[in-house]
Amino acid sequence: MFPITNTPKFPHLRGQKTTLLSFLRKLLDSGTHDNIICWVDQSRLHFKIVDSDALAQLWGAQKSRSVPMTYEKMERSFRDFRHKDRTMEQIRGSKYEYRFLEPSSAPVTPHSPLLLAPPPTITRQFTIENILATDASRCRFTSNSPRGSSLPNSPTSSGSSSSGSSMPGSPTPVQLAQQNVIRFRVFIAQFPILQLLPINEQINWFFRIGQGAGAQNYSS
DNA sequence: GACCCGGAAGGGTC
DNA sequence: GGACCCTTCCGGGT
Repeated sequence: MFPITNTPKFPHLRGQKTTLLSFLRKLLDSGTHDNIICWVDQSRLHFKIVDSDALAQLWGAQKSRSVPMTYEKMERSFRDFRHKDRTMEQIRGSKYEYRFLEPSSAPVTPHSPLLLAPPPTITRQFTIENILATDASRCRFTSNSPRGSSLPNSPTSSGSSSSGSSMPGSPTPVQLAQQNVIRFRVFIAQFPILQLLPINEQINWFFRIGQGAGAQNYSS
């Protein structure tokens, strides 16, 4: 899904396979999974894992593992990143908050190997990024309870959950967006092959095929 | 006992 | 075959 574009440390991996670090960076930079992982302070490369289980599931899906990935196993890699590779550090006192330690990444520049993903979108097209963008602000202000994710983890619970502010009657645009995100995740889980496509293509297929699942295209 | 940590071995990919 | 990046298991410490 997210091929490495460049990395001086592992040049042989360039454009070939996704490492866990680049996977995390792509998730963060794309902003498409702010309900799972999000920036706390992007300028300091400080990020927060909102839904550890969902993140592990995403990573497992990324690697197409038959055995389900767990956060515990993924965290084992994090420990190596922190202590052996020194590519990230844990924020003291916060189990789910980390910071990337890239020597050349103090300022976020396009030259940084893992920062080649496009910056947050400026043009507001109808993409899963923009759907989630309406939900992104919550991430910045969540408490220290990562499990308090605003979205249900289980795809089977789609559609029945609200954003926390109980709103009787018709769903708000934010709630619709959340429902679409859930449906998108379920859809992608059903068609893992689509994960090989760029995110915009995944979304195209989602609204092309996923209409039957109740996806609601409400641009603007 | 739960949680965190790190060592070690092994698998997959190039 | 070797290097790299995990993945998995397990034992030790708190």
